Amino acid sequence: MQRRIPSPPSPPARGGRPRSAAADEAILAATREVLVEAGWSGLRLGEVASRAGVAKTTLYRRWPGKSELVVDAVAVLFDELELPDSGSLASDVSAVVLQFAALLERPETRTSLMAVVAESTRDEALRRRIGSAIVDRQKRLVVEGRARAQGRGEIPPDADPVAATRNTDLVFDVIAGTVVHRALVSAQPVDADWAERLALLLVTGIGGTA
Amino acid sequence: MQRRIPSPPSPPARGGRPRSAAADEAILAATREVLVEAGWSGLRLGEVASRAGVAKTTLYRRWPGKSELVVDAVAVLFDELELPDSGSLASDVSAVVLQFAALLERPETRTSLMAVVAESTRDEALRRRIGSAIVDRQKRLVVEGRARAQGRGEIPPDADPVAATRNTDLVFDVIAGTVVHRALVSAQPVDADWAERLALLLVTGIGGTA
Amino acid sequence: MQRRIPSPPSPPARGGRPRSAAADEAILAATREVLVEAGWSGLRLGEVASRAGVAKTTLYRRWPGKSELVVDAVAVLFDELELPDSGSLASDVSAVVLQFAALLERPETRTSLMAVVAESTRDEALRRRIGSAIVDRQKRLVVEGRARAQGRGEIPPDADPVAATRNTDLVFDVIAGTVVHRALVSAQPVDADWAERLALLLVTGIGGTA
Amino acid sequence: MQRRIPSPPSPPARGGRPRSAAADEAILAATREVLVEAGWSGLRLGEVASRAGVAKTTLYRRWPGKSELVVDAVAVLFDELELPDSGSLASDVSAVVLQFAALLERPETRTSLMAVVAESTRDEALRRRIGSAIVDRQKRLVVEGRARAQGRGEIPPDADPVAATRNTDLVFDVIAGTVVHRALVSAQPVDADWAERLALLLVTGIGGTA
DNA sequence: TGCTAACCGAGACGGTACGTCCCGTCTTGCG
DNA sequence: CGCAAGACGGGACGTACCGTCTCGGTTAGCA
Repeated sequence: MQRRIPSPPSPPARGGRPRSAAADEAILAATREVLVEAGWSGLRLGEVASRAGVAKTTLYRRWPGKSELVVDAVAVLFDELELPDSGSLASDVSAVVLQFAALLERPETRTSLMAVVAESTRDEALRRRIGSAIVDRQKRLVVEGRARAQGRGEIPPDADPVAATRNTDLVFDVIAGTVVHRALVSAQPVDADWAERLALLLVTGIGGTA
Repeated sequence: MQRRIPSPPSPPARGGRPRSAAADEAILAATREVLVEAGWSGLRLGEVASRAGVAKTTLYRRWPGKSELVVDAVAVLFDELELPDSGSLASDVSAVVLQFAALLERPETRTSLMAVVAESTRDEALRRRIGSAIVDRQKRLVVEGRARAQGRGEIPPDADPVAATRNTDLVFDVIAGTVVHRALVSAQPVDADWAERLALLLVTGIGGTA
Repeated sequence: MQRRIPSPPSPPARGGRPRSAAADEAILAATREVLVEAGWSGLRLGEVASRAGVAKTTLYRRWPGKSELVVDAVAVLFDELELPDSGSLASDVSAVVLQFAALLERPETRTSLMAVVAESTRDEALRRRIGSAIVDRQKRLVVEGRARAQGRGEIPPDADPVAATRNTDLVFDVIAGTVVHRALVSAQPVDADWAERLALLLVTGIGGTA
Repeated sequence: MQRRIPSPPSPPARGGRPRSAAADEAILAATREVLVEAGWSGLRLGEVASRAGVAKTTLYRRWPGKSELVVDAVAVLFDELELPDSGSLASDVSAVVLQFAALLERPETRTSLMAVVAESTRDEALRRRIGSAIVDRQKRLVVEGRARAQGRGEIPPDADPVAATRNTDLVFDVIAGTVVHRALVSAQPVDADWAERLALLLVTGIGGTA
């Protein structure tokens, strides 16, 4: 598990009173709190500021808007995902699927993840922020899982680094996309049974259940 | 390809002037138009109404809000998806993936699909509307593809109807979720090469690319 | 006391189904009813129509708008004013003042009389309607009172008809205007004591109270 | 002639940006301007705000509604009334009557005075605002006129302060009410001749013209 | 220790869109 | 053809937030 500070874009800060560091965390915590209570579309930056004991201007000095603030507020939650070495590729997949689903059950993420993705379709800077703060950081799970599976001989080693990246990205899209779709679009439960069936599908292919 | 009328929730309308049927379609068309130009967050219902040549009240009489309107406006686009019989399961998958990706490239869907899903996480009625107007309707593609593959002997027949539904739902979540994630979250192109690699993964499993 | 039907401007009614006469009175009664409950600014013509068991179109076919409807609805109440012969000019004035004040205490008149007068400042037709339906009809009280006082020798006979009209109009403006101002602007009670003091002032002049 | 600032109900304003004082006057001036052009029922607060170069919210932050705004906008005009010492009670009355009538000829007052009075019949707070901002302030004219007449010996001195107030109020209701009724209800001109006849009536009583 | 620049809270500001309300008109089918 | 019913185009409402701006006051770091 990694540690990271979202670090809003602060200027070099040459003279004068420095920005309060405590305010940052108070704002992010207040953001998560309001997200839980009111959801994405009910998130008011004035309310966040007042809960954080901070003026609206202070908030706007550090984040350009709602989307960026929420990305930073939520990103840290994703760093809690871990890949246990459970002995087989299928059970590793199953385990990480269940963890990810649990994260998507939390109201902060459930209500805001798709919202910021939606915003990002018209905002390239936001898309990059999501990529670096959330998506790319979690590819480590796939990289690690593939390495272990290769070590066990469950899957062949990579032909070359390019193919390795391509395969990692593909598997990441499949796992993350499928879980999100199940949880948020189909709105069906992600339980151990479903996780195992997904893992089996990924390991053996559609026809492999025979 | 199916035909359907989204049919906003109209009361039985016993007496009085009947609702204009033309207004419905004009409103939905204007909605798509504004979505293309301004995106989800730039969609103003007043603007939609005025483009449709309709009063704002007429719009609100038929749809409770932005989300529901957009679901109905966009749903019809999904009915254009078709499953060509291309001779093999892998190429059927690849073909439908490319079609779905092309749909997600359209600005109307690209910008609004995730937005309504995000809203639906706090609005059960909206979630059901998305389910019935968009999601469930497209499962036909998976049902048909599986039937063909079974006919060809590529995959075993279903043990029982319950298992058939479960498998259909799983495969649908995998394909739709993966394409959405690739296109909107990872923001990488869905080209023929990627589509084939995804299809191969699904048919043969993670280890099968060796 | 007179009897009158306000008679909205009905066309000659040549062919077809004739207008329901009962509807007229139902509409006026409903208007008074809603005025009592909601006041002038809370008076909705749709509400009036529905209380009268009538369609909005029926109402608009008979009255051009809210102001005209209210004038007709309220005018009839003024016809209940009477001038008792109480033996002296001062007590006649006092009696009619109290009657008029009682009328202004009724919510229908209290809330709507000044409102239609206000509207009439920019609507000449409305002003004439108020004049003929309400104001001019009540000048009879002053005419009668003056005649009696002249009969008693309390005031001199009129020099000529022009002067008679001028004096009648002046006295009418003084009495009606003063009572309205006391009741609605100063918002002080019009009781017997005040009525007598006003009557005394009018009969003997400002200095006469000594 | 007095000076006064209508002073909308502003909170003590301890911290934060202070309210713009210039905005107040701009809003009141714009209100009078729109009243002249469109009248009471054509007065749109959005239009007032935009003419004042102010956001609608700024206006609503300071006045609760149309009626209160108009009272404050119009009140200042009444402060221009003056009581010239013309040598006799009758001519003093006549002079103030003509001034008051001239004020009622102005479109801003003509169209709005009765309207706010009508509103005030169902709004006690509004009634008090009218009382303190307009009515009570002008009683000074009667107080002054009575004092002069007493100085000249035209009317007897007051027996006691209570009687003085009662007489002042009565005379005020008579003069103001009569002029308003003549100008707005009867809709007849208030010229020098009529003013003198009214003054004579008040000084000598109904029978006194003999 | 005292200056000073950037910070801070509070909250008013111009602005935009909202969703509602009611207007007065029109379009139905029934009697 | 009048009528009840009710949808229609239209326009103003008063509210909610936005993101910016002005205040007076605080606080660190340099002199």
